[in-house]
Amino acid sequence: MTENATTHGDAGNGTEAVPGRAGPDVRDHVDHVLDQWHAQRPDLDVSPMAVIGRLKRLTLFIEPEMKKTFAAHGLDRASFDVLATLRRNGPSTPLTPAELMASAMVTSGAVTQRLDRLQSRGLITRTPSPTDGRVVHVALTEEGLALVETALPDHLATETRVLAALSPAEQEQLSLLLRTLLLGLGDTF
Amino acid sequence: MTENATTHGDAGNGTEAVPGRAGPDVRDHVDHVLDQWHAQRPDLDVSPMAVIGRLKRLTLFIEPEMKKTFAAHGLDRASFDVLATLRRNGPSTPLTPAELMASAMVTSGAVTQRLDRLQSRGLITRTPSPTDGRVVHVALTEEGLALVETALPDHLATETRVLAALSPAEQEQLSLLLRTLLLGLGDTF
DNA sequence: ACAACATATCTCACCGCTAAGGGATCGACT
DNA sequence: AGTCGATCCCTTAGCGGTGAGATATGTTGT
Repeated sequence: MTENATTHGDAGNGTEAVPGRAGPDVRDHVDHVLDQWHAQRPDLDVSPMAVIGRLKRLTLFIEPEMKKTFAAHGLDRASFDVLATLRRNGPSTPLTPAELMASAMVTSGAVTQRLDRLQSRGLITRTPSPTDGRVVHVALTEEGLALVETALPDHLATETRVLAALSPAEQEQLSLLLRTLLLGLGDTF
Repeated sequence: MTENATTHGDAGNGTEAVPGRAGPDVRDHVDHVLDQWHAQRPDLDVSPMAVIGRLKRLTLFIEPEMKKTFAAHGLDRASFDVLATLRRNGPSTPLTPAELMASAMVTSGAVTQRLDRLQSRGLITRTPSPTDGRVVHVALTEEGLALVETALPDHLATETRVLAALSPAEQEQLSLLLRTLLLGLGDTF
């Protein structure tokens, strides 16, 4: 059941069907890690590591790619995240720090810092709520809107490139599996 | 091809077959984000976000769970990572900082810090290589070995729990999809 | 009216990582 | 031998995050 990559039955399929896809004999870092565990602790079922190890490692590969794209527009991951959240919510509809905090899953302190940076660059405005003295309305400025509109296609191109090893159908499959995990962990909207 | 979660055809299947699995009408955070993009920018193909957004978000859910498990053993992610790498490599076979750096995909400065912390707690030893004056051999102490052996089952239990929403076959499927992405990004061993 | 609690934002100390660079050592080539 | 580039490990400054808590405002119940 938890058969791993070392015991692939070679189905004799040509691996040239998808250009750029490695053959079944090529092994990734996690394959090696699993082998080490099997050798050292054959009593343990380390199959969860096949998934979680690759999740972690994949984000380590992806993040620098994103970072490069953002840097080309004078941004970083955190700043783009705020700008994009405001943009997709409706470029003229303000959000509160609390909403941004929930959306990005970071602490309130992190949101404050992000907004400080963006505000000092003139990319967002912070306006006190007229109806609730505790609340602040965060909105995109003209410059902020223009910047996120410019960066967005580049960002999507980077994401597309990172996923290029999977067919559209496989990407959909992957997306659904991840969705099931998220729902299982309580990530309902 | 890039049909998204808003246009599910309800196949009328009972969702009670897998307990704990949410029905198809339940939507996660990324479903909502994709809806917002469709409404704001129907011209853009945001399907890569379905995958990458969920990858990012999943790690945000998983990491605190891991953190709790490690904290219960007086550890953190980074320290456990080093101890586990040494353990699975063979508990008496030393590794160099350069090897730990490649395995963890962090910079040399991060490795130095990690080793400083572990060494000051007596969990590892740093020994100058007898054959190469530049190299240091990092090895587990008795205490380090004992600690990682104790923490490992707990860590695996946490990983298993996080993945519980997927059947073993689905976990295998997910693992292979992630592996294909990693190989596409050059993560060969 | 007032107390008690809840909520929203911000502040501050600390943590782990990156990026850039420094010093030491090794290997290859003249 | 001597030099030059590569490699290894460490140092430092800065960045973005967390966690705890301060402050101000809103809400509820008596």
